[in-house]
Amino acid sequence: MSYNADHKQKVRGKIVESARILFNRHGFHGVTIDKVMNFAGLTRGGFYNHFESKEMLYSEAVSSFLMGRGAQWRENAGINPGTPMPDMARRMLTSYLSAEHLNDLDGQCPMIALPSDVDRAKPEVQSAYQGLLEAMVALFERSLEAHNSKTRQNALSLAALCVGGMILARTLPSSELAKEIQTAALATSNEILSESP
Amino acid sequence: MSYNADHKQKVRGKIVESARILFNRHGFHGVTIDKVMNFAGLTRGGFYNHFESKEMLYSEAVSSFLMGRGAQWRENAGINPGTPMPDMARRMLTSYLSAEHLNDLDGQCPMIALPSDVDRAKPEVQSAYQGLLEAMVALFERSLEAHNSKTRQNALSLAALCVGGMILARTLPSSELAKEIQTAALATSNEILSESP
DNA sequence: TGTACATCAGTGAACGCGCGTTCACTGATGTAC
DNA sequence: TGTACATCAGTGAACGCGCGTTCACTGATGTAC
Repeated sequence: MSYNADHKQKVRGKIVESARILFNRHGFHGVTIDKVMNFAGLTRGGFYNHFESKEMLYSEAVSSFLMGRGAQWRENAGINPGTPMPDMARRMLTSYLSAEHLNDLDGQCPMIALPSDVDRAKPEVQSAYQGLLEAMVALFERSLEAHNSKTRQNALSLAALCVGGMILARTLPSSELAKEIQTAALATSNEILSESP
Repeated sequence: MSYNADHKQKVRGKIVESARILFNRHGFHGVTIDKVMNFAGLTRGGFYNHFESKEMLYSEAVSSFLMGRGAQWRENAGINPGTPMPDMARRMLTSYLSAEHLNDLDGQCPMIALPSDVDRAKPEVQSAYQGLLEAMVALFERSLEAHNSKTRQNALSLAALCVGGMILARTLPSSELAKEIQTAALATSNEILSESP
């Protein structure tokens, strides 16, 4: 047989990661197969050795975030298995609603970068998106559980505040207003977090 | 001269309204000039008598919401010049974060329907989008002003909760989870509203 | 009131480009012996 | 260890379709007289 076993896996991974970055920057329609392959150091024609279609690549790019770049992101935020439960939510909020996250287009959470693309995409893509949200809500729930009865509602609202605040901040042309929204959302979500004794 | 004075205005308005509806349904890239013109009862070729480009139409469609369909929406929500200031925010929240609004794709606020399209669009489009947000925040501020010192922060956070909650609800394939988010965001935003004495 | 005319909104065919996808081919890799 | 061979990842040209945009033409409208 030609090439050793994991060669194809590695190349495939490189394509997905290139796609994730470019989709984050330019959205689904702003990215071509050609650009993705070039970004990954390959040429157009080979794409269909790895993926069935552009849509399938998109779906993989979205769901790759959680275990790939997102894991690194969580590590930087101090969110890992050793983190005390009550600290997790606050660390998450602080990092998610930060200027760094807002400006890091390449590494940004796809929930911020891609909502209306996903809305009109195939079910696989939407499931990938929902997976990201569920992970975020679960993190909030686990972190809140100890000290709050309205856990579920608060977890969902925190997620909405995080994603909503950042989507708006990213989309607004006025960077002052963007900053203001991001800061306000952070302050309010911290209040929600401390709201119950 | 041919045709009376406001004929062109009327046709133009019809095109913008058709565009607004179709963009809401299918996003910027999912809509063609041909479809817009047919929806308005016209044919492709006439488009450039009225607009410079598809992008310009998009920008007009977004900003048309505030005075057009959005005005009707506010009227239904009981938000008008006669509404007592303190009631405005609550009425806004109740209508914005409602199942009706979630399911009304055609009449939905463009901030929900179009965020990532706008993110990559021309400045005109982004300004139109920002105009919608500013109107919403201003409404919250005016309504809160009487009884809260953290007015600005709360107004911005309420906007983020509204838009974020609805974007997520609209995008998620699970309608149970969608409903849950919409409800949680409504409950939390009402709490923010009543938080100060 | 009626007829000839000028205007320009609207028509629909055509253009041209970009991009997703396909395909015949190449050449690097690992295996057989 | 060295050579012939089979495989298949990767190449790049080509295909075909969709869509934004253009353009020569048509015909409905209102005006002049």
